[in-house]
Amino acid sequence: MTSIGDRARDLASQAFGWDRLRNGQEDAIEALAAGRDTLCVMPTAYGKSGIYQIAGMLEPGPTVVVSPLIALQFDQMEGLENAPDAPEAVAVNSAQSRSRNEDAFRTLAVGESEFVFLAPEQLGKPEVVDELRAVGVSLFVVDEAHCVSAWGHDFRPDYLRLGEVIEQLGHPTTLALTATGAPPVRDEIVERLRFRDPLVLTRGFDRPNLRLGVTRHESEDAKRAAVIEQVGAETAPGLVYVATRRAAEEYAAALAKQGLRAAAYHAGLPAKERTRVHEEFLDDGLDVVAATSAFGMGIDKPDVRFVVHAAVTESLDSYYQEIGRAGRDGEPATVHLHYRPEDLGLRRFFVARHPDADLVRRIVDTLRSADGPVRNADLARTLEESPRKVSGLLGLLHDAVVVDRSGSGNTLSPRFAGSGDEAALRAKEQADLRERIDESRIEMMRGYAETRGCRRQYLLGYFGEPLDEPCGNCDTCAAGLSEATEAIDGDPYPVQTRVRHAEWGEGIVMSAEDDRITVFFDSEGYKVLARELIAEERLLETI
DNA sequence: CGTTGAAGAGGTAGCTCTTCAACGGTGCGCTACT
Repeated sequence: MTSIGDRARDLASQAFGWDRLRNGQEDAIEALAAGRDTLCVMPTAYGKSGIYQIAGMLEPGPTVVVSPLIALQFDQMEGLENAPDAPEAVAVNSAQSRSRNEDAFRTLAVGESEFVFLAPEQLGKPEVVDELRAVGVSLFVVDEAHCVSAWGHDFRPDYLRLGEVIEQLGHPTTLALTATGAPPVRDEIVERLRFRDPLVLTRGFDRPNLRLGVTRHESEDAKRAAVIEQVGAETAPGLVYVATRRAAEEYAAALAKQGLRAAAYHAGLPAKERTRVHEEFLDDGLDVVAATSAFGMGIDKPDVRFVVHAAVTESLDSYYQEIGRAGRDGEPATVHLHYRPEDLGLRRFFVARHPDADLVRRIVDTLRSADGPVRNADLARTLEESPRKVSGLLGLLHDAVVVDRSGSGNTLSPRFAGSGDEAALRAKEQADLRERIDESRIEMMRGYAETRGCRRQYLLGYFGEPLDEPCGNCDTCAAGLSEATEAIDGDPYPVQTRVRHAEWGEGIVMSAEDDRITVFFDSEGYKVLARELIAEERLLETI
């Protein structure tokens, strides 16, 4: 009898032409073959796609791959087509004709195709779930799984419904893949996708070839001048990340004026222009792209020599993802943040939430008087509101235990017997909770920008992968500011300890330094606590 | 929450200063019209 590992290695060489599998890939494939739900947090170049490609082929029955961008779906299909002997892959999305989508389900049903790629919005449609249930999905994959946490709460609520979809499909073995995610993000992915007996595999957050640095600026003008000066001096190609579409255009224009081959990229540009910039950057036709966060997913260019941020991101998770596009070839690359505390304000604006209380009351009234489950789209039509707004609120009301959701639609939760006003209050509390957590993530970003210690130690600590010594390859190390943190003997609050705070409730220790610890509280998000105060005031008890 | 730009105020020519409203990111899918 051949082991799973042997079969996996055979498939890797025959179907894909790979001469070996990495240990993280093998561990994941073996866990999946044993039916265990698995989350892989691994760097982009690690070969995450290989995990589901091989695991999918090991099991009879098709593999569903949820992918956030249609462009990414086509990239993945192309990758499979170019492999020596990989099975057929199809996609279901709005960029294809209806007949092509129908054909995709047909080939899955008769076993002509193994893989089907689609966005979470497709899985929001009961008829699509019915088709998939009929073909007997054996492996369910969520690619770029950080989107569950990053986008699910407002921007793309269908991400938060994937767990229900998985249940409707009879809970096939589920795999989530991402390159970024601090422990709370991982916990949320596992919880939202309703993993059973989850296995979480993380591999190497550290990217030692990236030279980390931060420059603080007083004025917006000084910051802009410094960004342009730095980019002019760095080795191309590289990226400048900005906070607004307008800034993307302005930086691109200013850099072009300096003689650089520069272009702007943001979601407001025509699709044709976006494709052109993307392709030209990959083909070495551009020195620098000034972009909003729209630029990135699916950009796998090995020789990006710098990623300069002209503004902070809303979390270190996003920051890590964006800087991760530098130096994938392993050669030295520059990663620099131009920081103004004022820039945190825009991020706060984006996380502020104000649920429409009147609409909440109307949703509750409508659901209460309905005969049975009401679908999102029907509810939006009845209430004459945008489907997006309604489904966003439904997500909030679901988390607030007011609404239950199933494949057939929304109903009032049996655990909720209150009035519309009560529901509005609960929605507000739920939104406030989310806002507190998001704001605490912004504060962690501030912490990175303002730390006087080693940047890499701060960054890796955030991702739960502490570095014992200062890295020697960041600005604070170079300036001789960072000092080795001494391991504390008998630390009462080591990393991963569950604690309770009188005011903030329960949380988990995320990182421990000699004078302070960082705790992620379930209802407050990240908090940094001074050890001295913890001891004096007896703030924390371990549980 | 902070930036930006237009409009108004002051005081008498084109300027500075103040005030205030508007605006700010990420993609899917669908529909109507070419």
